Amino acid sequence: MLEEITLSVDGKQREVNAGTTGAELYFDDREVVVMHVDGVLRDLARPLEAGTEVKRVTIDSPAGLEVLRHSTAHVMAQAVQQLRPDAKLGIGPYITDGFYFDFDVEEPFTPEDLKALEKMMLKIVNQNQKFARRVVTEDEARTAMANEPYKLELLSKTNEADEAGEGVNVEVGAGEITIYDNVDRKSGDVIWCDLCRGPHLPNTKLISNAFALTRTAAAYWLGSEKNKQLQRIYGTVWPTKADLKAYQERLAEAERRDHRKLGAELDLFSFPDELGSGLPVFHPKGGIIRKTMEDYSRQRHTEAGYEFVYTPHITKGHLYEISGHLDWYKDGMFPPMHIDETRDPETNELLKPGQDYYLKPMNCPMHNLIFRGRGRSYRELPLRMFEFGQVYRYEKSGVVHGLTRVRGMTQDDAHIYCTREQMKDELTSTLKFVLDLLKDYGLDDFYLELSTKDPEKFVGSDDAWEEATNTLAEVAEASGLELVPDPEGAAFYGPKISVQARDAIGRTWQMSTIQLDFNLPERFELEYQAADGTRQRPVMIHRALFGSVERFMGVLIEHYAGAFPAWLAPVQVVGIPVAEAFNDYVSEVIAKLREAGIRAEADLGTERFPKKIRNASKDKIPFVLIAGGEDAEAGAVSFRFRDGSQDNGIPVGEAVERIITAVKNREA
RNA sequence: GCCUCCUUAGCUCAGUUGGUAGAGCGUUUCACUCGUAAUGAAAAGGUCGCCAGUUCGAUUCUGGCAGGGGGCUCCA
Repeated sequence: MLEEITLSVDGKQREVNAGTTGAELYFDDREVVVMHVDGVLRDLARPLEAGTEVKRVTIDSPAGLEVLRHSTAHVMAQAVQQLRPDAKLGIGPYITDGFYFDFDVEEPFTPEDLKALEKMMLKIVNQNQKFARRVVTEDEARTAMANEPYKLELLSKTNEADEAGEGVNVEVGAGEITIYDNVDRKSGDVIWCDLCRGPHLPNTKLISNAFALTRTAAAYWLGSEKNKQLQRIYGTVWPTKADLKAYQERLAEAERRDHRKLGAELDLFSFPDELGSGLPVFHPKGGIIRKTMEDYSRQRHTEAGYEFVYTPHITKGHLYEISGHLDWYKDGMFPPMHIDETRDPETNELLKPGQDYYLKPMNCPMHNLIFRGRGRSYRELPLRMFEFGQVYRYEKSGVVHGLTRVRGMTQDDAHIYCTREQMKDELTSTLKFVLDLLKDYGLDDFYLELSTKDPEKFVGSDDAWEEATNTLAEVAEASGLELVPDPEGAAFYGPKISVQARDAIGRTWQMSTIQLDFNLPERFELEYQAADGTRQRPVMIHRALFGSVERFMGVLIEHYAGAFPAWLAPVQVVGIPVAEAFNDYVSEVIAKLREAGIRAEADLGTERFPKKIRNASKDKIPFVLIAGGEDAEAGAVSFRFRDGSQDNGIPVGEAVERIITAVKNREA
């Protein structure tokens, strides 16, 4: 007679025989691939214990997908070691939308290898191998992994697994050491095994054929530049082929929106080789977008009480010694220009020492000099200085990327000097200002990130950091937006809130940052005279809304897929006559629009009418105005919108008004 | 910076097992005068990224450099 135990199964109390496994419990429920036991993800093969709370996990749930992806990584590693017996295993965790596995191999993988591996994986999947968990002692694990030097290294790190990061944790876990065997269904032989925390799917068959190996790359062992680089293979896997297709379509959509591609197609900007990596030039059409973005930003900053300043692109190095940037970020700065040194032409003796000038990597120290330029009164605070400041950063060659990571960029940078008492209100209104303005540019789905002190990289007292961090946290929470912590993500001088925006296809971009800084005012000895006559140190708020104008434009291009709202579109209206006979009529309409300040062009070329429509469509023109005999007689035009819809016979005066209104109201 | 792949006309891409190259789009010209995503014809346009080496001969092979893609690390 078997002993019975009581469990909570998906919220209901049930009696089962002692030793019942999840697989037996969910025998009739084919969708269940793994289970939560008291909130911990477990293999279905694990026997259940009395009093625990068991919940079903299906393959299409978030946890189920993680397990599917991790199990597929194992299948891939098995295939790799069949194809390349020399391959030593690194780690192989699940990631967003897929998985990867690192290998130490003599020769990097080729695209042909990936194809061969996919075939081998499908074979393994169809063999329906069993994933079997086995608890081992450290010695047993060492024996099993004798040929896997990286796994042995992980075993010696077991105790520090938590510190070594998520990847390591997935491999070895905390507490007991487990190995997962891939077992042949017929013979019961162990075909392959890996040191792994699990859990896994019960068998490989559940993986089906909705997977693909996507790319190869190099990655440092344990993520450290100091370690050897391993070869990484990325893959993706989904519960069904349709899910895989949908994912691939999402990638294709992202590729269609790529700002680098659209930037060339729409003639917005380029990166001439002659200038150097990461140094863009804006063509006339990109220039209009950029100017419109900047003009509107200036207008709003004026309204919000900012004052405009201008500072030079280069400076003597001493400025960045005061600020501390040369201590912390020298590697990220262009090397200095050494000038004004004089030597004796004969003896080469140094007659006059030179000076080191640097391209500026940031504007704040210069703004501080303006603040310090004369005595300041509490009556002037908050003092808000704004500048479209061009800065230059020596980004490593491998990280430069389109407009989103450049070496020369324009920050919409402002520094607000205020008292401690004003700090919280000022932060609150700044955050509101930032969010409102982002909305005007068409981004309206946000969350916030709070970056806190990096214990390795900071200046200033713990008290100041704590106060700054708490204030920022309060302001962020009061905004009502979702707040995600970013431990150790702060700059050396103070904590920050960053605004993350989701674009039209759901990707998130870090946009604006608001940083609180008690340290630079100290280093620059900034002071104001308070009402009681004492000298006080102001608090400094750094904030950038676009981050960089270049990057923000890149994000907007991707967000709008190049189809900018009328107020930002380089060409807002194209007039197309149905036939040459109506050229004059269309020209008159376009002239009226231009008088009203609309960027309008008449297409009077020799192309045929349908071709002109096609061209305007490809150029993503917001409003196409068409006119032929009927329209001319009626003193009207026909609207053709970007989506192909149409509004015919609109009187010219009304059409002009409609366009002006749409631009003025920044309609989408 | 590291690993890996790539660079042929303004753009997208063929091609040459080493004998200096081709298409489509775009551009120019001519003809057509046309109501909603490509009218036809002709022409122009290339030091095959740059510099070396091997070779009788290099766009092709080798090396270096530059620029780019995908990752890693980094991102004040």
